[in-house]
Amino acid sequence: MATPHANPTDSTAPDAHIGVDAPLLPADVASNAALGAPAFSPLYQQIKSLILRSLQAGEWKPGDMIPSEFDLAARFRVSQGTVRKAIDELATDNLLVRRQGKGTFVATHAEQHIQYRFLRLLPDASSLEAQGPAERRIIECRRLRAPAEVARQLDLRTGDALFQVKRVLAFSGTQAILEDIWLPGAAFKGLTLETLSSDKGPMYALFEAQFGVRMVRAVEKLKAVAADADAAALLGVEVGHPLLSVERLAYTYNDVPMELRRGLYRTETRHYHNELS
Amino acid sequence: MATPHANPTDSTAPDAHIGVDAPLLPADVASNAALGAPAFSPLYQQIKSLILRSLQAGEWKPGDMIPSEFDLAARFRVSQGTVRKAIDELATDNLLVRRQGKGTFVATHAEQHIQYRFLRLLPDASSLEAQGPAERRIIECRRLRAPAEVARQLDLRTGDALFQVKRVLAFSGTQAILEDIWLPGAAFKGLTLETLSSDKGPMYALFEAQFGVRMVRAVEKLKAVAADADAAALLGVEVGHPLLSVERLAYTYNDVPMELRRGLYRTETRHYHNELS
DNA sequence: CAGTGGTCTAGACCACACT
DNA sequence: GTGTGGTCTAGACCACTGC
Repeated sequence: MATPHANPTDSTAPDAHIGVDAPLLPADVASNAALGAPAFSPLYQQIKSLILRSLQAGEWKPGDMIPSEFDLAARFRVSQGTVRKAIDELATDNLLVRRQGKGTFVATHAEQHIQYRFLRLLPDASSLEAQGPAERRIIECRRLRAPAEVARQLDLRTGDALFQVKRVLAFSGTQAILEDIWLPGAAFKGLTLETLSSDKGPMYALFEAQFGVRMVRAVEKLKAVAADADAAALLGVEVGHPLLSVERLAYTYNDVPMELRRGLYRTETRHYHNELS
Repeated sequence: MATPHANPTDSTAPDAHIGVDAPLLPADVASNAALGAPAFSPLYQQIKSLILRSLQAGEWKPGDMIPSEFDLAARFRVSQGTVRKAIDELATDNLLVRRQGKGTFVATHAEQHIQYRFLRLLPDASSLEAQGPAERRIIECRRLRAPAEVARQLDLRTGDALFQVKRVLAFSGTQAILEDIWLPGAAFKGLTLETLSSDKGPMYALFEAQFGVRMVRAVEKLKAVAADADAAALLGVEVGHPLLSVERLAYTYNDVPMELRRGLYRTETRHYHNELS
């Protein structure tokens, strides 16, 4: 047995099963140990990794329904409860979404009626005033070679191909956000200003559809800064005006960084919302 | 049965139990329904509420070990698995802390070696440079009557008694944070500048020890603002300098607001760290 | 050693959604 | 009705902690 945990073939079980359907681990799971990983982990963690691997490999795409817990249990030769626990964790990580009566689905940035899942800027007036969809204007989209600092954060080498996108978001006619976005050239081959401009949904939904890149988590660093001439002009404020600087590093599956983004937010009538616990 | 869920006394069970130890719900749980709450909830949610009630009532204090899962299961007349699921959720909410082999404990802001659990300001240099403990200087601690806006956020009436505390935090000799804190007078009776000044640990740990008030979650609103004369003087920056404004509303058990806090952070060499998922 | 949380299984039944 | 996730139980055994 690959794990040190209980296993129902133990002869001490009061209602001993015949050995026939003994839940031996399948090759997939056993290879986990054979792969040179000396660390034993609980079965459900191994199942979690296997599901993650399928997500990563694109076996199930964003929005797809994955097999039922029962099917997965059969496939991995474990009990439904074990699969359930694996899926539970993937669901709390927002990689999967459970819908009672329907099935379990791969999370997606599209068709989530909360338009921008990673955007935390909300109107101050609390806040049934649903801020209408942002108006977006792409300012430029160009190729360049990675500067050292950007390369470091994206796990690339200095000089590697990169896309840079610059855009402004506005709410009800007033500019609110100026963003600079850096993307690895290899993963986003063929990105153009036209593609970006013609798209209507969230940018991360486009990344899923066009490039098969799904952003699953991100880390942000916030600072208060003074607007420089460039930012002031694009956001319609005077030079020196306080802006909220939001530097975001976004990751795909398995903690691979795939986007660096620097936003400058106007916060006169909006705020960055955060919940602590 | 108070819930519409399965129950092992069903006669169809292959190894039918005698009715004697039928897991009927205890008075506590049953009263949940009798209390006029028409909404049925899963058993483990009811157990969760009961545990929460005990926490709130102070039956187990911060740092205490609560009864074992087995004991609680017996007390509530449910299976260990159901108690386990209730505790699982309370643990992910950071109300309880599980320690294998030892027990389950009430979470506390004291003796958590992560000194300030709600403070997200980190040094930019990433960041084994453990920023030494903050130097704290209380500027004032006074009683006042609640202005309308503060009263609204703290669920008080305008004019109710309030404490206001003003302090400055510094790291390695440089002022970094200016905070204004408002606390309901009723819950913090006897708070003095001396108490606050002589304390060494996190303020929230003092609140637990002195006033039995445990902060469990908080909501923050961030903006970029320009330093006014007062803030500039206390933080050692020039007027107009960009500062990160952090307005925090902190809650005890059951979503009762107990503190309003407005911080102004200098972010030249530090940043507010946030993780999205 | 005993006591605690952690993992795993097997099986029953409920609630929900679609057909 | 059928199939899905959601709840609940009972019991076994493992892993860690401290006496």
